[in-house]
Amino acid sequence: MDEKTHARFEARAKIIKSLAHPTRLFIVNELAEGEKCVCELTEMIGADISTVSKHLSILKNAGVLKVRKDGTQMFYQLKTPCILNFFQCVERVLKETQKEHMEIL
Amino acid sequence: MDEKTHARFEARAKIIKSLAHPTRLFIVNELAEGEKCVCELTEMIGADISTVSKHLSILKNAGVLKVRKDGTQMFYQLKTPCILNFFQCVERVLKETQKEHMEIL
DNA sequence: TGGCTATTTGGCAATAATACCAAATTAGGA
DNA sequence: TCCTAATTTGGTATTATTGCCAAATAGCCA
Repeated sequence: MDEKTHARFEARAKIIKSLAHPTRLFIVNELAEGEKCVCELTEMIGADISTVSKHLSILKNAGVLKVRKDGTQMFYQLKTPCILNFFQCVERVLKETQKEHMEIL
Repeated sequence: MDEKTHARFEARAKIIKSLAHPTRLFIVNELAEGEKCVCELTEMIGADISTVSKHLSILKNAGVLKVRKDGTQMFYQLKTPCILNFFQCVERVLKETQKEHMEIL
């Protein structure tokens, strides 16, 4: 793989990597309904607020989320809602795997 | 986030995590054209064959790839081609980011 | 059987990701 | 201005991922 190709896939991997964490998937799923502030998400997730803030920053940095400031609050929202399409395929992969698991038993 | 919800997103994250690496994205991209053996992929990637084998195993384990044995060779192929849809959205995210980057300059 | 090829597995060192706490930053209201 | 609330940043210990080498495994063929 030449350097240019590697850089191409590196950039793509960065975006996918930003989604490769249960908390961050949860966040994306929640934001499907609309923007939410850090405090709302933190309460739902139940982790330290600094942890949630860092997860949000990773998603924003990858270009998946954008943010709107209102007073002291930061409202995060999906920047590219096509991300939600991922879930459908992931669901299909899971179903396939479960099906096979059943067949073995 | 209750335990059940966490497990739900953990399972989904595992699948996305399997794609969150440049080499593994490259593999998925190559297999879009059809099955390939470990040796072919290894030559294209230019890493140690054991490294490539482990990447393939991660993808297979996640339910993204399936494998067919033919003699001493193992042919890997996409199990759930909907994975390829990811690329479209990733491309869109990249384009958005680049556009903004241009606007700043 | 013995040798050869393709692939996987085990071990391990280097690097990256994660989560918490504490401290810094920012904005609003008394 | 001072206090408080919301959020981000810095620091750090813990855990996970990665890639190579060496060794093991599996299948073909002489």
